Amino acid sequence: MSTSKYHHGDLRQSLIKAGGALLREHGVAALTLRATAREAGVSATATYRHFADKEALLTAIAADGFAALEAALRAADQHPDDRTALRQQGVAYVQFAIANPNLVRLMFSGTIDRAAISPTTFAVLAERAARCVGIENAEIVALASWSIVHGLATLILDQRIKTDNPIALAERILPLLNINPDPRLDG
Amino acid sequence: MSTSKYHHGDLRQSLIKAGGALLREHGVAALTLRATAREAGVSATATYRHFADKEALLTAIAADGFAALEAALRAADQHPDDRTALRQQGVAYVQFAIANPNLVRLMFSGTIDRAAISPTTFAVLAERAARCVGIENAEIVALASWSIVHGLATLILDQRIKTDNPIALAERILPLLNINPDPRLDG
DNA sequence: TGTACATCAGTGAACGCGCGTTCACTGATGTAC
DNA sequence: TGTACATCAGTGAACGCGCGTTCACTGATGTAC
Repeated sequence: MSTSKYHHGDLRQSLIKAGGALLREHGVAALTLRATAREAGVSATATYRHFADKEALLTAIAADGFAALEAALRAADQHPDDRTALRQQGVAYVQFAIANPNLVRLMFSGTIDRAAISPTTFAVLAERAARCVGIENAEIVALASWSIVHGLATLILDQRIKTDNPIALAERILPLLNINPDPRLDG
Repeated sequence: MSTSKYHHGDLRQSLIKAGGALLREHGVAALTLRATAREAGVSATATYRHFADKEALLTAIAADGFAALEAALRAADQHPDDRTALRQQGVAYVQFAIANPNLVRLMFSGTIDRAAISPTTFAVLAERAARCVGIENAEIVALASWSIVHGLATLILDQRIKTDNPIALAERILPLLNINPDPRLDG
């Protein structure tokens, strides 16, 4: 918050938050540069002091989302048993998507410059997977975990999968993934 | 194709195809009502003879996509071994998404009226799952299969997962899912 | 401590753009007699 | 078979809209001396 209207202090961050709020509450169509500036209480052109163009603003909002997702995964990655910790990450992933459907849609919309996104978000998952199955199977198990959890989350938030308890559903589905040192089930 | 410019014959279908082509080649931002009419060689207003508004056109294009996906799943669902057939469906799902990234993005964009979409697309998957694990476990296994395959497909097409051989990756990942009559792995 | 001045971070008017949609219309077609 | 006429399926001009972005600007701040 600023006392004077000039020299806001952290307008960049305010714009990211304002845009995130618009996105969450009114969907991606409402996330315009002008509306974001309006929401932040500032002229539209002030945005250009902090972002090259609209795309840069969207990328920053998505990056903020990835940071939040990473924090959620880390917070969930706490159980002494590796496989339980991995599954809790999966549940947290679904929970995050349910709580922030429009943000997740933006994050994975394919319009975001991937180079601008920290690659550390999914390292949390990959590291725990490595502890479960050993380094030689880590990659494939991490990809499988990520896929099942991402698919479940997005199908639920598009209402393709209908459930009144997404968490319980995730907890039932995740154990179907074979997370063992030798993850081959049938030839 | 029509000989006269009036009474096109099947403008509705032509518009769906034209819109699909725009979507495939230039992305969802290029899929406007006006551009679709232009692509079909017709005035923008002619569209309103066949669709109530732009949203109805998009829904029809998505529905066409779901029908194509269903056909692809059915074509892949051919092996005498149920679990192999199920996995081949999974591979086909990934393949379809890689081949039609923008179409799949539209289909699962959350802006499409779900009521207008045939619910039979995923029945193909659910039926085969039932043959694999019995009716009592069919639902959970179908949801798990759908999730892993949908997640893998969308993560690949958003380039979050990078691979030069999506099919091979799908074939390595799918066996990690436990498709057995009693699908509990660990308690 | 005061002052001059460069720089920083905002303003507000204006622009062109393509969009979805409406409107009154007209040419083509099908049908009853 | 011809003709009158209703209906169907297109046209093209026009609309208002909000958008992203540009421009010249001005008020606030930091700093050298």
